[in-house]
Amino acid sequence: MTDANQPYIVVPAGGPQQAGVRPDEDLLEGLNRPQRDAVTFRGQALLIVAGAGSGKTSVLTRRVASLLRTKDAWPSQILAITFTNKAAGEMRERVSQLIGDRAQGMWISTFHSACVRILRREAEQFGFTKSFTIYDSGDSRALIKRLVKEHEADTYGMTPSGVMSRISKLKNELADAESYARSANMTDPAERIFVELFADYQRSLQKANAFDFDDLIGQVVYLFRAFPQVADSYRRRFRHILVDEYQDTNHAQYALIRELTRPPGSDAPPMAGGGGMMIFDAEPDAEDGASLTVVGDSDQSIYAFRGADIRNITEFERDYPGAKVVLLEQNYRSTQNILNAANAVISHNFDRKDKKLWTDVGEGEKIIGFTGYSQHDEAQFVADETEALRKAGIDYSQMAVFYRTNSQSRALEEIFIRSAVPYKIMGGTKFYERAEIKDALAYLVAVANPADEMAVRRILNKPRRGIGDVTETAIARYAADEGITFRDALANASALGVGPKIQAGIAHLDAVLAEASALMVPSTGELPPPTAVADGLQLLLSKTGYTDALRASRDPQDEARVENLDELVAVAREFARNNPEGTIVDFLTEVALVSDADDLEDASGSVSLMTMHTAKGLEYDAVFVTGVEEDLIPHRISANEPGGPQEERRLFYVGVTRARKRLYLSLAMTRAQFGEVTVAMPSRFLQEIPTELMHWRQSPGDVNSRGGTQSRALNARRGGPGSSGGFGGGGNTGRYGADLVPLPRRESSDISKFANRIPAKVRDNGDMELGPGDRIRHDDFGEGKVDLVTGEGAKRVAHVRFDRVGAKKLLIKIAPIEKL
DNA sequence: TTCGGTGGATTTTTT
DNA sequence: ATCCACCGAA
Repeated sequence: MTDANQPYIVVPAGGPQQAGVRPDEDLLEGLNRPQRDAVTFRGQALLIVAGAGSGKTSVLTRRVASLLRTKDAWPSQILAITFTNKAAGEMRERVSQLIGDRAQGMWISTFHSACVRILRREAEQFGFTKSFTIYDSGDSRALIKRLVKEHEADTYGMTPSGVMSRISKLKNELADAESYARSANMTDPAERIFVELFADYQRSLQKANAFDFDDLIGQVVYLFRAFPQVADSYRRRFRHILVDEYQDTNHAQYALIRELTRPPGSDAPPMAGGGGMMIFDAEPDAEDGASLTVVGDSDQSIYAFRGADIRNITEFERDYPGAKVVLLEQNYRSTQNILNAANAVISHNFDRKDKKLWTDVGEGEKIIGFTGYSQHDEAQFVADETEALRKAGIDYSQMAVFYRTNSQSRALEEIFIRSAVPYKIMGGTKFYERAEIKDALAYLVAVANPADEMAVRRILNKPRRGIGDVTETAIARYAADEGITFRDALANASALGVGPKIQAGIAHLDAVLAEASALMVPSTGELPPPTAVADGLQLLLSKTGYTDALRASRDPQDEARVENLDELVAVAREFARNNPEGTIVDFLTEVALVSDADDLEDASGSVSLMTMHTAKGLEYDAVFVTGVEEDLIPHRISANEPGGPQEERRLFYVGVTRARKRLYLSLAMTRAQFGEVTVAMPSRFLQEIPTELMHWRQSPGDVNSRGGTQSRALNARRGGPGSSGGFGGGGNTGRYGADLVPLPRRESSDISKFANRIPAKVRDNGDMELGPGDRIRHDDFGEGKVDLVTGEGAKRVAHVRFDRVGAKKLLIKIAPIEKL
């Protein structure tokens, strides 16, 4: 870029700048024109449409730095929201690199962390205390499970997870039980039960002084709406709000941002009871709402399943009239071949603004395809290839393997261990979801928030104290009779009418909890020492006999559990070191909100394994996208949901665009699931990639034409990729193996190699006329009758009752159907 | 109350 | 294949 001398058409809000050098000139170095515009724009609303790899993070951090440098904002006036804690950490890091310590005082965090911060301050306003617990999805599920049982809702076919996801969806729409009940069909007994469950769940949370994940957002919105003066204090504080990954925000998050960007004082209702009206001297722009910057890419929206609403970004200009829009389309990450493939695939999504990524780094290598006989075979290919790449000078830490579902990681792990390839699984089975860790944390919660009955119940009989269902119920009854909490009931073991042994057990538990409380939450008002949390945790684990019980066990897994607990204590010590003032509540907040995916890249020296969802926002020199099969990507479950297959395509797009130099797409002909071997078909997405971009080491046709299905991954040792030039799929060549004579170069990228052909062209039934009563035939589901057609245009959805497989919803435009 | 066995369901993605 | 809920025996 050589346009550094072009005049900027920028009017800094903070007053006239000196002619000549801008104070943020150095921040613009190396940026292209649109990127500069995005950094320097000053105004109410800015939408940055940032394609994959277009330098979005760089732009965002520089924009923040620029706001500070030009004195358009104080650090405390900035609120930057990212999707993960990791992204927040990186952003903070990069901003301080640009402008130094002034980064202190900014709020850079996730939606959830920011909301917790607000809720902790304001909790007392609406019936919670500062030390509220945060329920993760496991906790919510446990609670809902209990309620489902109590309400005998299972007789209506309700499952805990079903109820949970419905509640979550509703909360994401800012609905509560009451508002839902108003629109629900309350003559349906199942609906009535559900409403009761929902209400009961919410009451339980309130009683436990707890918020679930969704509440963290939703309750802040309620808070702001119910207490305008509280909202105003945040509106006055945050003058610049920046939101990353805006395409993945849900309605509650959208509403939160709307609340925050309102002009202060704008929604003060007629003051009830003459409460002190706040008069502010007209600070220059006190009447304006905060300036809002959102960054996103609708092609990378992959969280609709959990309530993300793509319209938040597509309709941004309508929501914020006069918004400036900046498009970043130049890609600085990948080779043109990779981008062409990505563009080709994503262009199959209709109903999207056309956008083409481009780069000036050149074509690069072809995309390598490989088909294994089994998932192990596929994994062996990946392992061999990582080895070859490392020999070619690429560090393991610059390689990543993606898959659609977590369960696919197993085969990869097995083979990686066998092949001695160092790897790290990102965000898989979570450390904080292990039973022993949850137990330990429940002990801490019992101390920090005694109102949380769930936590106390959880630890009641861990380790074994002979307390079973009967005793638990007795405690609950006693607590209810006396009007005290479940926790306090423990202090009166003798009154419960249970055996002496059990009484002693309860009394002991109560004493240990009390001792830990004295240590971690001194009632004298003085601050506990920084080590209090770690010490208290250790005290709880040893004095309750928890660790001893594990050590005494014969189960070999229990040894690992003890190690995990040691690890947790170490985490607590580390926390104390980083936060000398940190309380037990702060610690619990951190572990509730920090996920393992946030572990900064201590993946040094190892290959990263993760789901495609986790991969969002990351990039690697070499990327393996595995399991590129129908029913996996696109996932089978998505097929029935309107918009599902398109979201899957975006997910695949996200995976592909993570690669800088080399991209591998692999699949297996057979895949074992539920212990059964099933035949897999190549994903339709493969056929959306122009054949000339790919080089198949072993195409689906190669594998199938030999009819071989035996897996040889576990004993075959192959030649490295160096010896495997271009094996053609002749049929008599044997397999890709060590003992083969390379055939004359013949690329097997021909689409005819696909053994299981799936329609290469995307169907377009856009103009099919369909109405209730029509009969149709579906390629997979057979014949059925249309009940109802909803939606408009490209989004028309047919609700069909199939003769064989029951009711399905189909997107008419693309479903493989014909009218009969 | 605990333990062990059996049968059934289970796997989409995550702050 | 693996995890969980449920059941009957100690």
